[in-house]
Amino acid sequence: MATIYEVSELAGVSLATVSRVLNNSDKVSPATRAKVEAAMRELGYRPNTIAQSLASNRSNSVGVLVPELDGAFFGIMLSSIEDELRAAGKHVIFSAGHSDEEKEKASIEFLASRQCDALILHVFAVSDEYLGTLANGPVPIALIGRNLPEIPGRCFSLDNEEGSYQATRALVELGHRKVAYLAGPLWKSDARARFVGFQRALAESGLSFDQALLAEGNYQEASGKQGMRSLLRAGKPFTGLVSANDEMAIGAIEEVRERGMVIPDDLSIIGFDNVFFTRFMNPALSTVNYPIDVMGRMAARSVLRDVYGQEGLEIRNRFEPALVRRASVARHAQ
Amino acid sequence: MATIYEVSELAGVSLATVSRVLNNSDKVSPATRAKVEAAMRELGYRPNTIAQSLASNRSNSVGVLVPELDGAFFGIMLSSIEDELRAAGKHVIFSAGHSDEEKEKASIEFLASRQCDALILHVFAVSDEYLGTLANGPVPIALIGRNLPEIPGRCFSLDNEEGSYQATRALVELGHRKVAYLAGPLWKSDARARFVGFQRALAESGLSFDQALLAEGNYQEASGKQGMRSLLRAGKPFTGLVSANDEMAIGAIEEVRERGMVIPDDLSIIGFDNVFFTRFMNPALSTVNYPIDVMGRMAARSVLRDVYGQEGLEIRNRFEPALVRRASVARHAQ
DNA sequence: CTGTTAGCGCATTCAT
DNA sequence: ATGAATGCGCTAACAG
Repeated sequence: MATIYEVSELAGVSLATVSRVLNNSDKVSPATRAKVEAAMRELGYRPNTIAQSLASNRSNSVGVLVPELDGAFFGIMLSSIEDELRAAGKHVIFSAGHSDEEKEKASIEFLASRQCDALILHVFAVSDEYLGTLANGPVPIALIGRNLPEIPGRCFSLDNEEGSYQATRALVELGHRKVAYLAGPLWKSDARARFVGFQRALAESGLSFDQALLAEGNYQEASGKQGMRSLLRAGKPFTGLVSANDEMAIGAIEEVRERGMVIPDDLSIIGFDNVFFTRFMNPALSTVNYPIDVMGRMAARSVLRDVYGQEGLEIRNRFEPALVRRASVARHAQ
Repeated sequence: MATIYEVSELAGVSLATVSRVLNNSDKVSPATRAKVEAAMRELGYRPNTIAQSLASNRSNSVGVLVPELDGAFFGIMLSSIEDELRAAGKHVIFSAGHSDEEKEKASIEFLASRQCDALILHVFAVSDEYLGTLANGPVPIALIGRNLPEIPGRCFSLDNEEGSYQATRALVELGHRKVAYLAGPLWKSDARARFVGFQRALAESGLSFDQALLAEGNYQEASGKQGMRSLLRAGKPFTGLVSANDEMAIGAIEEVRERGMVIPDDLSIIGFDNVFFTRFMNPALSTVNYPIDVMGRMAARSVLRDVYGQEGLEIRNRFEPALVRRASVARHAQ
């Protein structure tokens, strides 16, 4: 690989001048600029980004940590982040945290040691305190799906409570009086918020919350199936189910089907997240839209703005969920 | 951030010795090693990977290029690659090629300029010639879903022809005599191979291929729907459909349903790839399993072996598809 | 086993 | 507007 040295030699200018046209900064006379560019072309010169980083103390790469690299939900986010950052010439390094505190921390260490200029994190297991000290450290962070008072401008979140509130209200308005809830892992803040929204909707509708109509899962399909089984076993009848996410709703549907029940005739179901395959289900799953793609994009923009000094970026921090009505819900004849 | 220099000073040893314990290479006396490690701990020392890369001419990062970062299929692959490489302390930089020649090339340039030690590519649009010269260049590449004679040891592929052969045979053995085919974009080698497998199965079963029972799509859902529409419009009756991938099968199913037809009673359908949500469909989609996760893992291992000198890795290059029978197919009463 | 000496390729003061 | 000099933090011979 040709170096800046060879370019400067071929162009008959100094090393510094080549560096200048490279960063097209300062004032370089059009003539010398042309000479240099010709030399670069002739040598097929590509700047060594590692050396650039060492010298400038900037890696031009941002680390992204998600719970899972596969899965329908985060892929969307990764995609929009990469898209936005790549357009700005920044590199993206991904890592998975697997919703485990130690792994999340290890991944963060991993990314930080990679001299990332910033980190975009979608984490659950790690504590607010940890994030707080991290935010006060040398490498700026942005948070998706979580709020940290220290960095309000770089937190991007959805009103989870409002989402399940809407979902629950929709069911109630369709005549459902007995509505069960399949909760996410309640140690996660978003799962708690979603559960609160469900309870609030019930209360506002004059319905009382029945502990027997609650099951807690871990956001995964299997736990949804199991949750539905325990709900059914409890023996308390219900005609509607709100699930804290789509995956668990799918598990619930499996269980329901195996018992010969029909959706939505025997049970109306609403999920949460609007992952893309909910459309493919039969019947299509009603759900609450979670604009994870634009949230990822916004997080990317916030680092473009705060870390790379880019200006004029349109950025929003708070997002509203929106109910997506599909065939998995039906009116309940009282 | 503390540097190696401060560590050496605090530990009372030379800079080189610190470097040695860092790379735990060579022979360092346990005593000095302990001193150095204590100093590192005390200073909270983290090696600067950028500087390491510059000095060693090795970035410890490998670039991965996939058609899409979202989507069910590639997420699995990204996940297993990251998993394998991360365990070896290597970083992964992802980029998306969007099945477009210019974008694929741009992404490759992008990754290469990032001083990746190796590239793992899942590309379609780029020509064999291009890949050939790339393979002869300075940065080693591994290929998934494609074969390049220059680097047989770093190509990982599935016998696509065999996959659709099996799918088609399965339908024929269930009594279907009129089987339609929803092809992928035939400029892609895998789409061609799958189509060939279909034709071979037909021929071996003594059935003739009918051009009116063929539609070509682009692997996306919408094109499957449209393909099915044109197939239906053609007016030639058929009782079975083999789709070149699952997404298009889903589109086809939508179209079929809108016309009031029932699966599998009126039409048996088999997809290809076994993306995870095929299980969630109703009826669950029969398909051909594509072990993209282990293929990704193998590609990662090949670079671990060839680029980083790791030994004793179990690596396989060729993979066999396997039919996954589910509810979307039924016997055809002759 | 440990220390010395050079760079890796580039950005960035300072001069001019 | 351009050039010379210095160092980013570390690895890698080469000595000793």
